[in-house]
Amino acid sequence: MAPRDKSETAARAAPETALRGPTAGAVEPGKRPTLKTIAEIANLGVTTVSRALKDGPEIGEDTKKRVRRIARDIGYRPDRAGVRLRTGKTNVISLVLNPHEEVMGYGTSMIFGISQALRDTAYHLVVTPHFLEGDPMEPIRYIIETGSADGIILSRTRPQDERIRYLLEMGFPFVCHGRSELATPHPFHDFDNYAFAFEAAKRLIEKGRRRLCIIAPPEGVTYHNHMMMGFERAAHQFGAVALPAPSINTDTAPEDIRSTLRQMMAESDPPDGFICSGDISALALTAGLRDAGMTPGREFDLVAKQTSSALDHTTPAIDTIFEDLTATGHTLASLLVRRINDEPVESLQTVREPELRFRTAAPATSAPIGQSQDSRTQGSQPEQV
Amino acid sequence: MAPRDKSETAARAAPETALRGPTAGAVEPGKRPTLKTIAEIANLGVTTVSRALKDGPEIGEDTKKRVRRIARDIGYRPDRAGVRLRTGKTNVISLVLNPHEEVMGYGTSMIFGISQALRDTAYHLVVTPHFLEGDPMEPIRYIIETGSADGIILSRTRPQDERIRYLLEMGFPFVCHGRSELATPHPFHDFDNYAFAFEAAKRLIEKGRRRLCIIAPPEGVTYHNHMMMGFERAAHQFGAVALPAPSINTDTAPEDIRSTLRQMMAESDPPDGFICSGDISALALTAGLRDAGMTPGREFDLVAKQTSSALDHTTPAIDTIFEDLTATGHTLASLLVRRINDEPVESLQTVREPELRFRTAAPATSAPIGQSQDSRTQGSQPEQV
DNA sequence: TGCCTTATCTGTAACGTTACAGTTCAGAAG
DNA sequence: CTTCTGAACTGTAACGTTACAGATAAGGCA
Repeated sequence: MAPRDKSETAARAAPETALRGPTAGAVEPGKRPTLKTIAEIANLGVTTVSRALKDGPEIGEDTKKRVRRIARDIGYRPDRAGVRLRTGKTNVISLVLNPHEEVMGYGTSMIFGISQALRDTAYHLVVTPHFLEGDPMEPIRYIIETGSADGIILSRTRPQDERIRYLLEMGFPFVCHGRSELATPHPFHDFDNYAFAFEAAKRLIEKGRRRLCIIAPPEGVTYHNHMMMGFERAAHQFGAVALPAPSINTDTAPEDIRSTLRQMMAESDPPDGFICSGDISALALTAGLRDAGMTPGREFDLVAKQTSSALDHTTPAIDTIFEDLTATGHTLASLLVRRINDEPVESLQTVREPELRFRTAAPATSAPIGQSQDSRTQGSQPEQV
Repeated sequence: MAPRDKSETAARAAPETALRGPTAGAVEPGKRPTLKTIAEIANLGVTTVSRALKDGPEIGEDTKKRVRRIARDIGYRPDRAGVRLRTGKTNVISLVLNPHEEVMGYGTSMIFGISQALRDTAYHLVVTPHFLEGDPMEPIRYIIETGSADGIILSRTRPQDERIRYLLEMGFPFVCHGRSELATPHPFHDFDNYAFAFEAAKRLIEKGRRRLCIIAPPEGVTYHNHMMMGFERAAHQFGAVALPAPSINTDTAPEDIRSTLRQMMAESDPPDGFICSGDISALALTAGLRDAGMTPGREFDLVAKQTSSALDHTTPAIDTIFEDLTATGHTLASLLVRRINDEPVESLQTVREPELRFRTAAPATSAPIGQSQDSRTQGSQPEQV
């Protein structure tokens, strides 16, 4: 080992002239500064520098200050590959996107929320889509097997979700947008789709509609069940008819939703109130009814779930209930980071309440309906989770 | 060096029982297989295995086959951190998203296209948004300074784009969605916004509209200029009035677009034909005109740029021109990968043609308009690039 | 004086990969 | 028989980081 000069003046190597730009003080001009660069400037061992920047207890206060100062001056940034190789920590969050989510801003809104939450952490966001024809397990297995992330954000959660089961078994951190019905608790953030459907149905009934129909997410995802429960509960409680949903859901191609609804209205006793859980679906639905000569607010009413601004400017205005996907993304990312930091799962399960945006005229018939005063309480608790 | 058994039977260590699952043949049970794992099984040096998997010329054909077989059997996946540390290659593409792109499916559609193109490459997609209040250069500098990607996808390109200048100076691979006016050629993929505006204006004029107004992207981005040129060229060529655009653009909040248009229609000599380059903006525009008592197809006509399915189901149907953002994402990613592989820049500059989706009734007045036969040719060449 | 403790700092090894500079050996050339 | 050549393989070192097991010096204590 070559002995190093330990005198006080050695610290002079760190330039006092501030504001020369982040890379100005680097020892080798073209190269990125590393711990070694700092060590040489500070006349310290690489290990000491590493520990100092980590605020380790075995390093003197003065040394820490000096090292931090130099690191800042020369614009040191830890090399992710080095850290990852040594520690296994990737500092990556993986968002697994389903192909259905291509529609509208789902992904983008979520991504901005996630990015905001990760903004001043070391995490990068990697988007890992899986494709229609592929196995939903494939991206999950890939991430686990290659160790390419520290945590996963899932959506389109199912009651018995194979992905969740696998990740739980592996002890791998993840968070779901949506709930499962698995026995083992796990982190999630969910929109209260029970309350959404309940409030939507209630609104329609208050406006005098009695034959209600819902376009829900496809069977299989958990929130389909929640939404149907809220829908049927309100219909039952307030004395309306919950009509069997036709063979369409929010994944159905908009053209098919439109034509199906046109046909439906030609049959006897068609619905007069609709609930729709997707922006584009709601536009297609309205178009189908217009094809059949019907206008919202006249022959029928509609309450739609809104996640973008596409429904803000229909004429006539329609009632919507807003799900804030940007906030959802933010929450999901925060929960996941907390899960990675080993916070107890029980504190990582949250539900987002719907924001009512009722924009149509007040109900013409303000006839009192059933015992609605306890609806919010029940709406928020579709089940024990 | 410990001598190793070089006999033929050593290869037997690779299990003949296929289909035992990817990780079944690993030597150490819980650990990820590495080159060392393969080397031990194959009785070879780690270097040899590395070269064999890279199809290096100094390795025998039989050895290569054997190594590949073992790698497949035990489910070997190169460790990205190791490769990255040693070679500097990150195998990461970074998509820099602007906050304006939160609106609608811009990001999501692009992301799916990009993912498709990267699907069977080693590249991962990292999304790096920058936030409204921040410097647009910040995410770029971060990526360069930390070496966290092999290439960057930019959007909202400006004529004198500082980001491009910087990346060119650094020699860092990137591709733009949109063109710049910088002297140094660089890879891009752009939608032909000149042709879009030209065709849209032509359509409106063919339908008898003479007072045209456009809601374009904000000044500053290059495609604002392209679009305005196409718009004004068509108006001039076919004898219509290109009205000064009010102080709104596609970034304006939809509510403001709506109220501005309502007011505008109350003034004397209002426009009777509109071009709108955003989905949501078009909905807000239509709403504003409806507020003023006007119906599309009657008091005015509209041609909108469509990038989602939100405009598919308006009633009455409106004319749109489609920009396929998923295909755009695919193209951008392909171009970027080719740029990273050092293909000449000249072959990495492409323009996507608009897809006309005119859905309204044929023009009532089929009066012949100016010399329209050369419009396509001119439309595709807004400038020398 | 010697020994122990504490505070502070240190080098070595390892993570998985690949560039590079060998090494080995069979067979051809002299 | 020796020497050379080339094919096929090998070990070593390095990328930047951190866990771990020292090392050093100052001071306390007997």
